Amino acid sequence: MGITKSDLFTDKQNEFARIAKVFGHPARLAILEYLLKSETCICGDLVEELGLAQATISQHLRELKTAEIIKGNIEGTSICYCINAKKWIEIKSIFNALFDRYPENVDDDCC
Amino acid sequence: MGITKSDLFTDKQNEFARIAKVFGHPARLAILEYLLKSETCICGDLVEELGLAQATISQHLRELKTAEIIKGNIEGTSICYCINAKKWIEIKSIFNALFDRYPENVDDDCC
DNA sequence: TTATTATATTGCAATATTACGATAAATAAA
DNA sequence: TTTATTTATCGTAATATTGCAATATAATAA
Repeated sequence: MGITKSDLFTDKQNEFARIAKVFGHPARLAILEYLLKSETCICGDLVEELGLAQATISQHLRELKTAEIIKGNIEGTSICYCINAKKWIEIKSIFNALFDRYPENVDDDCC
Repeated sequence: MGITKSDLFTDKQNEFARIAKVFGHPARLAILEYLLKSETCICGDLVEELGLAQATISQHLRELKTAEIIKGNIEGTSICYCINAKKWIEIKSIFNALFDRYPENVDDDCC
C-alpha cells in the first residue's frame, strides 16, 4: 500500500516521525551542515557543493522549509537560507525527550 | 529515479540519515515507546497494541533490529525484544553532536 | 509424532520518495 | 525594454516504503 496509517498513532508520534524523516536523507543533512558552517547561504552554492541537480536541491530545500527547519529570505536575485533557531531548539528538545527516557543505567539491557 | 546518491555524501551523513530514517515512521516510534514503558516485550503484544497486521509489525521490528536500535532474544515460543542500551546512547550522542552545533545564542537567525 | 503458538518471510499492490530535464517566475543588469 | 541570473515548479522515470494475506519456520505442548 505504501500509505502510513497515521490514525493509529498519536499526534506526537506522527509529528516526531515527520521531523525524523526530514533528517533521513543525506542531502538534507549536507545542506544543514553547509548552513551550519556558512552562517548564511545562497542556494546556488549548494548545487556546486553537493553535486545534485538544481531542481533536486530546490526540492530538498522545500522539505526543510516545510518542516520549518530552515527559513529563506529573498536577497536580490538569490535567496538566503538559514536555520530556524527556534525550531532547531524545539526539535532538539523533542529528540532529547525521547532519548532521555532510556537508559537509567548504562548497561540496562533487559535481555 | 528514487535512488539516493550516497556517494555524494560523507559516511557520517549517510549513517546519520540511515538512523534518522528508522525513527521516521510512527509505528516504529510506537514500538520504541512501548518497549520503553514495558521494559520487556513480546511481539504479539504489539499486534494488539498498534493495530497493524502481524507481518507489518514484524517488518518494522526487523528495521529496528537491522539498525541495532533493538535486540531480540528467543524466549520459548515468543521473542523478547528490548532496546539496545549501547546503541541508544550512541545514537543520542550522534544526534546531539548535530543539534549542539547551533545556535550559540537563542535568537541567532542570520536572516 | 502431531498439533499449537509465535514470529519471520514471501509476494504483491498501492503509495511515496528521489532525481532530473524542461520550463516558469522573479529580479537585476544592460 | 531585453537579457542574464537565480530559484521554483512541473512532468516523468526509477526506486523505496508501507501494509497485508498467505505461507514458512521454529519452538513448545499434547
